[in-house]
Formats: sequence, structure tokens, C-alpha cells
Amino acid sequence: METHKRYSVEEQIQILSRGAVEIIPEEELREKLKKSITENRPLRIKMGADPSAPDLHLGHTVPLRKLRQFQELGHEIYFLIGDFTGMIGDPTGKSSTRKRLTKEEVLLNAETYKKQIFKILSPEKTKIVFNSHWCSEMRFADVLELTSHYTVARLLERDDFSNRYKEGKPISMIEFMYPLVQGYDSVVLKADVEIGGTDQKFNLLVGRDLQREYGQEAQIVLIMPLLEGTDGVNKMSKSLGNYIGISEEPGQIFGKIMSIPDNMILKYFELLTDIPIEEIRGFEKQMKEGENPRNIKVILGKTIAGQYYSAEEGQKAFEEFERIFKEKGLPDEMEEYALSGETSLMDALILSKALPSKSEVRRMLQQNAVSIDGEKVNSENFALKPGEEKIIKVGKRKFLRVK
RNA sequence: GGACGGGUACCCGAGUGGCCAAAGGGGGCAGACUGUAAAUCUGCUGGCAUUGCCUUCGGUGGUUCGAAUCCACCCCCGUCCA
Repeated sequence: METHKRYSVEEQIQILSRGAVEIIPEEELREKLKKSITENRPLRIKMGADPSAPDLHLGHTVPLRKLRQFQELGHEIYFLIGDFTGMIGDPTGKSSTRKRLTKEEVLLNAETYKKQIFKILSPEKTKIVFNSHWCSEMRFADVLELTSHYTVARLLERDDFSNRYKEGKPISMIEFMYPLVQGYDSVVLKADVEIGGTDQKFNLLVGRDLQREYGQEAQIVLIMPLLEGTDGVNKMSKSLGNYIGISEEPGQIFGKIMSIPDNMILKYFELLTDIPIEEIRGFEKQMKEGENPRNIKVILGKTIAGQYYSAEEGQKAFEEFERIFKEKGLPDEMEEYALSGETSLMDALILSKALPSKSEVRRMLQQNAVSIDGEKVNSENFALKPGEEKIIKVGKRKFLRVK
């Protein structure tokens, strides 16, 4: 798509260090970039992904956006789907092995990945590779060869391992192998740079060592922070329910952005948008000078929702939001439920699946959380008649249109 | 192969015969206050039902008027010894 604008080494470094926690070592990255310019050869950038969880959220986009920057600078991306390492599971001490996905499952997940990562990456400059291709071909002798290049002492340097070792907790051989396998991927791919979250630092560094052992130039390790979720505390994850999915509706994305704690605003700008750093500094200054952080957050929400849809959609999401929460209005679209006859409020809420149980409905009524057309209601027997359109609101965010 | 410890509601965790739908904390939800922020305060947090019933404490059987609690067998997890 983009014709080759030439970026100088320093320009590249500046772009690439945005948001990065560490570049190990930065000097070597300079060397590589310099060589890449003089030899007119793109660098090979590697990032590994878990084969099992293809529902991407903003947290995943942090390293992906870094990959995109590399692409814009003319480099080549190797997006590695760890279908082989996936059956080990990155060591956490929780479970040492996971069930192996079938080929069909892996391919299916890969398709889902593609659909999502190409919202960020350009397909032309992305190669998708599977590490089972080379890993499952290895014979036992090859595996021994690999292990001969590393020592137990060095593997024990990993926090997770050393802690467990000290505490006398088990470390299974298979998970002990994990960093070696991941590092070996870098050898096979001849990676120049590998990108990963802070939790990946050890593994990525093993890659450097192994490449040297196999007579290659060591890869640069570029560490990106783990993004906190909407709670501002825990890293964003689906299981914690504090995530913002990139496939969610623009209104959802905007609303969720509005609910992040204030102290996350600048970080989100830096890691999730292309807004220039100087401008972000400007926001910081404004807030220090008393600007209501909410207004800055609105810009953030519009920008991010806009990135995955369009500026107009972002604007629309914002207006919708204003209407609902500021002016206590109603959203454009809401769940609908068609009455089949006169129905009590109780039954309508249950049948429409707005609430999961009758006890829950009673609780909500007791807590003054239910209103019909803006009037608080406390009786479960409130009669709803077909033909009379009414809007039921439960709590702050749940709307139901019955007719 | 052996010794010991453990499996309680979404999570952690108390409970060792009835007062247990099960303490406490976390999380979640709702209300107030706000900027759908943070902090704070209050309430709710198995299901059904107009104060009663049903299901739940790893599984299956048993003892008992009555069991999360006692007994038997089994399954699972962890630590240590071999």
C-alpha cells in the first residue's frame, strides 16, 4: 500500500520506542536498522500467539500495533501461531499440559485470528506461521541437541521456576521445556526482533541465547507493557471481564472506555491510539490545570471506537452515550420483546431473559432499580399489554422495549 | 509403593450432629453521591413461593428422628519418603 518513504534510524527508533517498556538492547536495534537500510533488507519481526483464544481485545492490540509500526517502516512480520507450544501451555504452575488442539481447530482459530489481526496489520506484509510445522518434525535426537544448548541453572533464573523450586513446588519437565521451544522458534524464523509482553521477557531472552548458540545474530527483544483492563488494576482479560473487545459495537467500546479509571487515560492514549505524544502531553497538562478528565476520556473513546469503525461511528457512539447517560435519554437500539398477551412485569423480564430468575427480579424491584417509561416501579404485577409500547429500564444500563 | 494434608456457594475461606442456604473476605449487582471515574455510605448476592418448600458442601452408599459435620468404599489435588 504505502510506497517506500525512507525513515532514518533515529526516526525509526523514536517511533518504535513509543510505549515500549524495554528494548534489549537498544544499541543492537540501531545496528540492525542501519544494516537494514544499507542492505535494503527488511527486518524479520516475530510475535507468538496462543492458538486457543482468538477473541482479541484491546490488550492484545498493544503488541499488534507495535507490529503495525514495524510494517509501516517497511519491515516484515512473522505472526507465529503456537499450535505446538500451545499443548504445553506457558508455565504458570497451574496445569502442566493442555489438551492438544486438532488440526481443524487450529486452522479454524487461525482464520478467526486473521480476521481480527488484519484490522490492525496489513495482510501483504504479514506471514502467518505455525510452529508445529517444524516442532512436530523434530526427532528425539534433535530435541536432545536443543537441550544441550541450555542449562538448568539458566532456566531456573525464571522467576516463576525459581519461586516454585524454592517453595518445593513441582516443576514438570514439559513446562521446563517451554522456553526452549519458544526460543527455538526464533532460530527457525531467524528473527531479528521479537515482540512480547512483560510476562514474556524471559522466554524472549532465551531466544536470544539460542540464536547465538545456533550461530545466528541474536534477536532484539522488545517488551510491551500489559494493558490494565477497565478496572485499571488487573491486566485486561476476558476471564476477568474487564476487557474491551475489538469486535464489539462502537457504542460498547465507547462506553467501556468511559468507565476506565482516570489514571489510565494517558496510558490508553499512548498504547492504543496514534495520537502524537506531544498532543498526549497536552492532555496531561490540561487535566493538571483542572480540565475535567471526563472530557479527555471522551476524546479517547471517540478515537478508539473510530479506529475500529469510522470517525462518524465514533462520533455517533459519543452522541448516543451523551443522550443515555447525561440527558438520561434512551439508546437508539435496545433489546425488544413482543408480548403475546397481557403479561406481568415479572414474566416479561423473565421471558425476555432480561433477568435470570424471579428472585433476581424481586431483588431488583426491592432495590428500586426498575422503571417503566421513566417511572420507578415496585410491583412485579405491573400489567403490560400488547400494542402499548413501553420501555423498561433495569439498573443503569439495561433497557428493554416491550410491545 | 508408603506417610500425611486437603476437596464447602463465582473465588478465597470458616464451619466437626440440629439454631446451616451455611460466618468472614473478595468479586459481582443495585441504590445514594458523581463525570457510567476514583473514593465513600447502604442494601442484595441458590431456586421457587404471598414467611413455607426444593436443590447445594468431590462421588456413591450407610448410621441417625436429624449429616457439610459420623462410618465405608471410591474419585481428584497437593506435600514428603522410597
